[in-house]
Amino acid sequence: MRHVSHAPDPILQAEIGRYIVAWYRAGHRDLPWRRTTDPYRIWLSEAMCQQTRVETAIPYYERFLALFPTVADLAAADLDSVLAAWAGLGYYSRARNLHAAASEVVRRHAGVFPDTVEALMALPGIGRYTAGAVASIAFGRPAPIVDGNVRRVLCRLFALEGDPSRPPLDGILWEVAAALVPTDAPGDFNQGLMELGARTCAPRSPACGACPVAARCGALRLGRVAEIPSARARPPAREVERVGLAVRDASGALLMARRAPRGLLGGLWELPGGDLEAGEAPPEAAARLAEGSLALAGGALEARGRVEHRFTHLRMVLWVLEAPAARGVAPSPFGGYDALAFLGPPARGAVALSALALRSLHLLGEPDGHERARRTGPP
DNA sequence: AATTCGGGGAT
DNA sequence: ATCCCAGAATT
Repeated sequence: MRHVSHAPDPILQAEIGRYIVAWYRAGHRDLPWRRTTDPYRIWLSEAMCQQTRVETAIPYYERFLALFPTVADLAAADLDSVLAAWAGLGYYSRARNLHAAASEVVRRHAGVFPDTVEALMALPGIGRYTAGAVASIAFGRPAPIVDGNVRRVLCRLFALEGDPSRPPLDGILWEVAAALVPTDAPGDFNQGLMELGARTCAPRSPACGACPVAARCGALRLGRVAEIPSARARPPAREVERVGLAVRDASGALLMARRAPRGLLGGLWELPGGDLEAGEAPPEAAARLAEGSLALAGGALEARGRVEHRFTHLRMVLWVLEAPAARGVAPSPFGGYDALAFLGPPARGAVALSALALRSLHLLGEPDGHERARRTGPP
């Protein structure tokens, strides 16, 4: 039920804009990308922050810029090194698209970043949100943005009911955001909306007493702050079961496989393996892959344990089995892989390993393996 | 319009 | 355990 008028009157719009900008300028988090207007850096920060907490992204941002200081450096890098710098952040299509977009900026835009929403959205990985963020923050254009924070703030401010991440409310929010963004300070306004959502208008127990627009907040007036916005509907996580094979060369280096550069964990390296087929037990699947895909000579595989990993949309169980010897390993990739190589810990440090792969390495006692998440950011 | 993409921190 | 995070691409 959306009986509230969606377009606030112009006077109220201007008032809200001024309050948000003034509140933002009076004090905000000192984030590294707020010390620059370099569109490359703004773009990188926006890509890293997609579906990712700001605090998580910061160390990756610093390390990534140290490795690839300019868009030309990024375009010239190979995808393995870009993904290695991204490893642990998740949603790896962001890194693949970032790399592809850098090439386009260099090749098609002569290394100069496009400065309009339309041109920005033509680059891979840049959607409506990121285009608006770069256009407003780096170039001062009055483009609206709607992210998770803005959705929550605007839904509460105008008491909009429904699922804000889906039509029709999704479109309404873009209209409201476009009506609100001021022409004189679009970057500070947009960042102020996000800052407000992150620090004050929090999902649970918001600090309405510290909110600059609390006096205008429809949800607060109606006593429905806790109910607005409604939770996003999520399908139940599906179950996936895989086996991974530990195969060593004479030096003890593990055979690693690189997943094809699309889909789940695309471009990342892991223990070679595959999904269980219907009705198949882990040892059977491991034997099938060892003898068929890897052409390993006989010898029983030894179970080394299992690693369980939860993604947002799936729950994966990985059974790890070790081959006693590495005789007759096929050099050619199989299944969904596009490369195979024996990599010891030093070589693995130069490529991208998923959190799941790191946990499987930990299971094998490898020094670069991890039981849980790193707390200190990338290596 | 609905799914598919990671991973972790807060509650 | 559940929610959600400075979303975008694909189907």
